Amino acid sequence: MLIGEYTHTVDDKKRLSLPMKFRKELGKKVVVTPGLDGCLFVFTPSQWRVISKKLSESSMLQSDARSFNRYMFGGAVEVSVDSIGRILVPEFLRERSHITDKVVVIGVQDRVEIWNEKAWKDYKQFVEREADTLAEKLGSIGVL
Amino acid sequence: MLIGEYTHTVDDKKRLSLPMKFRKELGKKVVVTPGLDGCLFVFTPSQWRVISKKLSESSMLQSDARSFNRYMFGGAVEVSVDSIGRILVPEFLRERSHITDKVVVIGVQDRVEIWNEKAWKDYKQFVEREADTLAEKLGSIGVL
DNA sequence: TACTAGGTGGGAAGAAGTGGGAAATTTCTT
DNA sequence: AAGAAATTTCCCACTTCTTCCCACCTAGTA
Repeated sequence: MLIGEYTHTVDDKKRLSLPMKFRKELGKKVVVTPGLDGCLFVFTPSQWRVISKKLSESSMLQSDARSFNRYMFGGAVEVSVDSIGRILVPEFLRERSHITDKVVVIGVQDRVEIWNEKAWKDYKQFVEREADTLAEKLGSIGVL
Repeated sequence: MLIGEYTHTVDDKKRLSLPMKFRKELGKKVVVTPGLDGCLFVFTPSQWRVISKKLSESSMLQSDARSFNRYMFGGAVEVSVDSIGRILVPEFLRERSHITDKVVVIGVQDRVEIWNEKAWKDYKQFVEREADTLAEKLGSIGVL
């Protein structure tokens, strides 16, 4: 299980260290995709296979399914982890998630998320303020 | 699986490099067809057989199926990949998809799409604005 | 204070994208 | 039908970006 929050930097060569604690679980290759709320997702190849299978069950002839598949498949990249645990995030994904130098890497159960540091702070603040309201919503649908 | 986004140029001789990561899967010959939403599709010969079979199963009695088939079959061309991974896109296909010099090549699962650079940027921006809707779709098919 | 572990940075070798030239094939004209 | 011209195809070369490896630095710990 991937948990925890780590602040790392992207160096001049656009390399990003994965937190030590995540490396064993992530393995030597990972798949980076556009995420939600402005972050990037990082999956292990096997998890990505599960997700892509679900995605592929939609028809090419439907316009919303097409755009959705383009978004996810076109935005996904398999990158290899170098000998000391770093990955190279392609430019088009960095742009999309506004990743510059300071990023926050978070473990969320079975995936890793990469956030722009400021975006993450704002988001976290927002969530903390709304925590009570969110808890009530979750409660009302039977989560907690 | 074909994934990722690559920006390439069409040179003066109208040659287009396929991204290195796609070459192995695409092989020595590919089929280029008019795509949807203003792009071109690139299939492997075997994938093209699957697609064309599906298309030909649609009823010839429906006028929209007929026109769509004319659109796809009439515009399809088999081209060979040269020794360093480039293809030659016929002029009538370049015109149709407004391909000039800067193009974006995207992997979408089992096909490759070729986009005019600007058209792709616009399209991507449009899709990204729909992120919330996309998130709900992800939930509804059980991805996240 | 010294040692270890993890994060950051840089240089060199290699690969990939782009461009150009020469040869071959086709087509048009005389 | 033959020659010339133009287009295509194959191959090679250059340049830029990537990738791999090694070194440093900082922080935490014994």
